[in-house]
Amino acid sequence: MSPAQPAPSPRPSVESPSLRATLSRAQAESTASLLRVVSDPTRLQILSLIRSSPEGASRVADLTRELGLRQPTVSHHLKVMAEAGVLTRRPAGREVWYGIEPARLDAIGDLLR
Amino acid sequence: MSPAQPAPSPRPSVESPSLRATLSRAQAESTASLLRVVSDPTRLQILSLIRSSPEGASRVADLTRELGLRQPTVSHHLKVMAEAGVLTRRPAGREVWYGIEPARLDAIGDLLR
DNA sequence: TCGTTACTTCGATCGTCATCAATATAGACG
DNA sequence: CGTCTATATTGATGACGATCGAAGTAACGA
Repeated sequence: MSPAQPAPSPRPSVESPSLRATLSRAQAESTASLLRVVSDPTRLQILSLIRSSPEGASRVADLTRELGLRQPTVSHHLKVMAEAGVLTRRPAGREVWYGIEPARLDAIGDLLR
Repeated sequence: MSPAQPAPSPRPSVESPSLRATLSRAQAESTASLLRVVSDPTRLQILSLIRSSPEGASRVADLTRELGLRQPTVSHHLKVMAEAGVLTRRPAGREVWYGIEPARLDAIGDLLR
């Protein structure tokens, strides 16, 4: 078990400027790219499926079956979200378990405040 | 004054399913399309500019000048955000003032919880 | 070592969308 | 009515990205 992850890798840095400050173009672009990571129906379904899974994490094959998409497609989405810090990645033998990083998800939602 | 708008038109309906519930494909798509509305750097800048404006609203020409983009481009973004309920639209003579609908913006951020 | 299973990477395709120029609408003012 | 100004609409283009099939990598078991 050991639910403590070994650190979610070098994070892409949130900054979390929010809309209150005057947004520079660079800030606006970085905020937009972070929002775009979760602005896809398949990715939202992945997050929802992982969240509702009993283990709090899912394997690639699980998600592939539940989504009805090809496995490379699912791996692609998982990679993008893991790189954005939204998902954690934990290899176990041949399998890889993906879990949610709730703080990161909340931070993205807070970008609109 | 009378800051009460005459109702922001037939709203696209939020639903706000959040990630806690198991997301159907249709729910995931509607949530994603709402998130996509604000997942653009120019739109985030528009929101930030309006928010930081003294009147709490901006005219198309104001935003066009501040963004350094063509007027039809700005009008396009304003239309999309207004249709999504994120902006209010108030014509005044030849001019049109666009303001923020904060509750709607918060609701979008809450979709990730 | 061989085959099988689980996942990742690569390359191509197709649709969506941000932006533009051109044009249309519409209010203000003479 | 004409003219100027402010905004909206239309149509075209270029870029990005979701998805797929094919091929690569890696772990487990016989």
